Amino acid sequence: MHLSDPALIDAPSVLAWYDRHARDLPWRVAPAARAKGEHPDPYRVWLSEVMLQQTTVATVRSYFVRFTSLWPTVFDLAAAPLDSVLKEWAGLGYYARARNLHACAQAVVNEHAGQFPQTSAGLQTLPGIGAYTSAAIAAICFDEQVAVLDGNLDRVLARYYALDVPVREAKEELRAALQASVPQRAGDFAQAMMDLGATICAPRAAACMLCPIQPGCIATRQGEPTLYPIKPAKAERPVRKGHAFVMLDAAGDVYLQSRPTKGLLGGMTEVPGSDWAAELVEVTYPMDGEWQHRGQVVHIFTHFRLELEVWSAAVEPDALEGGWWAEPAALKGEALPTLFRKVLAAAGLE
DNA sequence: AATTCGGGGCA
DNA sequence: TGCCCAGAATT
Repeated sequence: MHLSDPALIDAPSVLAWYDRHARDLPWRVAPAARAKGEHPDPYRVWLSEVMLQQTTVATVRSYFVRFTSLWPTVFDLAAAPLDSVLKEWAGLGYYARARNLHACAQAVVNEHAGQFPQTSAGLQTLPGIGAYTSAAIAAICFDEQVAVLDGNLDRVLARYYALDVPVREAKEELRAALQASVPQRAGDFAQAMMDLGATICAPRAAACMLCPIQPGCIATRQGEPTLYPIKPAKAERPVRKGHAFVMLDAAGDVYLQSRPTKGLLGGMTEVPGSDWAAELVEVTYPMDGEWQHRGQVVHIFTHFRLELEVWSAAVEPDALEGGWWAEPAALKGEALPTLFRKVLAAAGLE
């Protein structure tokens, strides 16, 4: 046990702060409107929560507007081809989310008559909806009195309780402590606590003088809240190296292909390339041609650093199979992750 | 319980 | 540069 008799969070103070300082977000119903009985659209809340998994509000905003413009309801999204969803998701990262998003939309339409389940337990049975997202949707849309614990809350609670171990080792204790504090206005409370973490109890700086729960915060009382949360030792990031091949036909079109549906950048579009390994393999061109070295692209993934040598050549297209030729002007609409947009840029395209 | 999944913003 | 972000699925 790392928390002995954890003090409750003063929910009324948190809600009073939220009533005055709630951020204006495209998927949010403001607390005043919520008090008048206006309910958030579960489809929009779900879509926003999936996009926000490990992704900042600033990045999500434009994607959210685009998605809801193209697909205003869960029926529209479920009816859309997966390809078009992947194309619109391109650049947002964690592409398994896009596949699960589409699968979830179809499950809601086909197995739940287009209505999202109204409990966290029911929501969590759907693809791409885990402990956090199920609780968030249930609280925000249906005011289920459930603890909504995200990365912001990890930090806020670690400071509030001066947690002396990494959060991972006390996750369920923090959840129980938060659960005990959840008020009737569960949705507003959840969003308030996340806003508080994002704007006041920030990672590098804590504006404790503005914080509605400062009176109960142990880390503040100790004097240095940013000492928490305690960080686990970090593993170093390995390097992988490889080659990428940009092939152009006589018309100047580019050869593209699809990646396998599972694993890194699953189902997304790429240009052909070598395997990626710790040591750079000798280059083996996929076709005959006047190959030119166009430089190196460096791309940082969560768990490794990738260095790709970019080659380009004009080729005879006949012998290629499995992919397709794309006009340079049409590259913007392809399901190209950022890595391969960098590769194409290095070859003089995009 | 630990690892595998992207990418951008910020100090 | 390193850290963090409204985490989930897989192993």
